[in-house]
Amino acid sequence: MAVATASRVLSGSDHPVSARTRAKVLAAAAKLEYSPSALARAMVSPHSGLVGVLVSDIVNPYFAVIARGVDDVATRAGYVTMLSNVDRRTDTEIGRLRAMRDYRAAGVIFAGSGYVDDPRTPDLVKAVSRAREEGIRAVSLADRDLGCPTITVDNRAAAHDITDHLVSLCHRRIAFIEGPPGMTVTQHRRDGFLAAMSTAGLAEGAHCVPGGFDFEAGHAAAVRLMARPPLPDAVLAANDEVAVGALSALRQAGIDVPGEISVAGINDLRVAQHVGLTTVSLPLYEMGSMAARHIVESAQGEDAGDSATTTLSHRLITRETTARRTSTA
Amino acid sequence: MAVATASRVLSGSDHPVSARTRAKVLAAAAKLEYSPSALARAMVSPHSGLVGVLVSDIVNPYFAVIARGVDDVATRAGYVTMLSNVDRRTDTEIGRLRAMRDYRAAGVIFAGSGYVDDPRTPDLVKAVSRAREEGIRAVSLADRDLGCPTITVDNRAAAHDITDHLVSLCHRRIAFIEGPPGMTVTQHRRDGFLAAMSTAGLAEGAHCVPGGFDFEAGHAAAVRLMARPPLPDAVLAANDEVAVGALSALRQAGIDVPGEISVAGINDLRVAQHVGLTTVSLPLYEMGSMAARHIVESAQGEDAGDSATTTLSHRLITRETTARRTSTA
DNA sequence: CAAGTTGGGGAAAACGTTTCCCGGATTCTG
DNA sequence: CAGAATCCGGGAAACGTTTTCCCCAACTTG
Repeated sequence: MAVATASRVLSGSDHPVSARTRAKVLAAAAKLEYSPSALARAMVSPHSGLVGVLVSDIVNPYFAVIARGVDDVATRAGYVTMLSNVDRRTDTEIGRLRAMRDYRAAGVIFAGSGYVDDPRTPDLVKAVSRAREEGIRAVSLADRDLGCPTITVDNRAAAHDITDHLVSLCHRRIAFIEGPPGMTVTQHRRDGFLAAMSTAGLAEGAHCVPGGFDFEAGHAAAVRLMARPPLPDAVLAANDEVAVGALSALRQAGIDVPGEISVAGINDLRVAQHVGLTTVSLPLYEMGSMAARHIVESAQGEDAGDSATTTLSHRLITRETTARRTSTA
Repeated sequence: MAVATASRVLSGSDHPVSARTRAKVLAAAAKLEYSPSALARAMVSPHSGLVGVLVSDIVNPYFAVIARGVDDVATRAGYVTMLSNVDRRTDTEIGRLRAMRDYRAAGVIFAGSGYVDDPRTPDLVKAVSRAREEGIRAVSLADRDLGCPTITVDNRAAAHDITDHLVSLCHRRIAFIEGPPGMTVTQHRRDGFLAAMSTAGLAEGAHCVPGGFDFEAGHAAAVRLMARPPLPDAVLAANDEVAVGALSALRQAGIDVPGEISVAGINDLRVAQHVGLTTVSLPLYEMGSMAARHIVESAQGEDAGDSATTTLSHRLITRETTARRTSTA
């Protein structure tokens, strides 16, 4: 028996093999508990069967959900997921992309957003472009043009929609706790908030305060807000964690939410359900799974659409932290 | 120039190469933007430079923190992390282990706990043993003997300690919301609770109720508890999420925590800090990073201790959801 | 019965490294 | 100055697959 024969039956080639030989090979493979080396296989294949995902921090549930979406479809398709935390550093991103490129990943997914005017972004774009020339697929999952297919949501519209909701609840003076300074997603969400307020003729009532993306930022921002009366009618936070932080600070101070002030977030992570937070639901899992699906399908030759941008829809989720304004401030 | 020469200067061999030649190689490599194939390198190395981590669900922050610990040291050591979600299914675990074995991972880390009397565990143990024979290191991070080095905490002691704390606060009737039925960690934490209650002479006051590991389970358990008065003096939950769920149900029902009832959890995840939950802090990040360190060091030949079990210490964290009992029930 | 056809299987190349072995050139040593 | 030691660089094997090319045997058909 030659190795070629074994390979033919084990890897399901179209080259005909007699039933007898096939059985012999199968028996031998079973006895030896043989499992082909994915490495050697990768050497002769266009890719290694690895799918990479670059997240800012896997501990952040936002990214964990995306990663879960990626891994689920990757695994189902027979791939293995590679994960790297890049802490929002473009340099690190470039480095990890390179590492995954060295493994001839079928594709790499960029889950994180970037900074506006980041001087290193051009280098990343160049790195992505070179990786793609080598046959490594890339997908961006954020408001960031990496010169590759992008699957994202309209963060402006999301912020706009939830602001509209707050406005429809008769809130006139609304504070927006921003995300981390300089991030594209921060800008987009702020833009959406501001645009909605403007359109509602409430530009005067719009008040942006610096924040971040974590609980502490929301807590601190709310504390600062309370230190400088009058309190706004509502607080929109850049994301759910910030909203929960703000909520916590407000309630700690004895302020009734939503009685005296409404609070809303963006993302609809688990924590939002738990505290009954009004928010806008983003299809994070779908973004991850779609990105992975794009990669495995395109790796299978079924060339999916190229550098197109797919915008997934968001959905307003009203819960208990927002209510119609009743006070006559 | 021969490939061998290039390899020598690029991979830092001890074989001498003249400065002139070295410079030429370096220049050529720079011009070509050459980066060695990790795959080809893996073919001739004892391992591929990949480190695998098997988690139940990366969306669960418990595992996300572990994964983060793994990835941080793996990346620093020049490795790349592979991630797989196994949803607590031993079969899936076996399958993913096999996939990672096919990639000749330097090691695989089992982050999840198992079920008692799981009929498939012996198969997993066998699979681990075979993987180790092939030079693939394995580390277990839970109360589960996989025939490999184990880095874990003493869940019994953790539950015991926090129960002691509750008892020291004069709570006599304490309900314990259990983890998912059948899991080893569920059993251990329950054992610790029961033992502490017994030792305190409070066996009568110990009341175990079925639960799970998520917010909903805690919420539901608390609702059931309230439906069947009298309310216990305190509730200890199998983990933080359950505790937060219970907390939420209790407060929703207008019950004052910690005034009327104390609530405590286990794990000390971010959510525990946010709601001010008394809990016991588990060194999750350290478990992940230690496991990864064990793997990379042992892969470098510095043979770390073998199948020894390392037990990391936990720490009681008292916050605002527990207080001394004042009511005269 | 001869020639063509087809089914089945083997040999070898290719993927890109690292490392072992060897030979030529240079330098040191006696 | 001869021999030996040293220094450098090249050739080739090995890692484990898949795939292409080729060949042989058996069967079919005229």
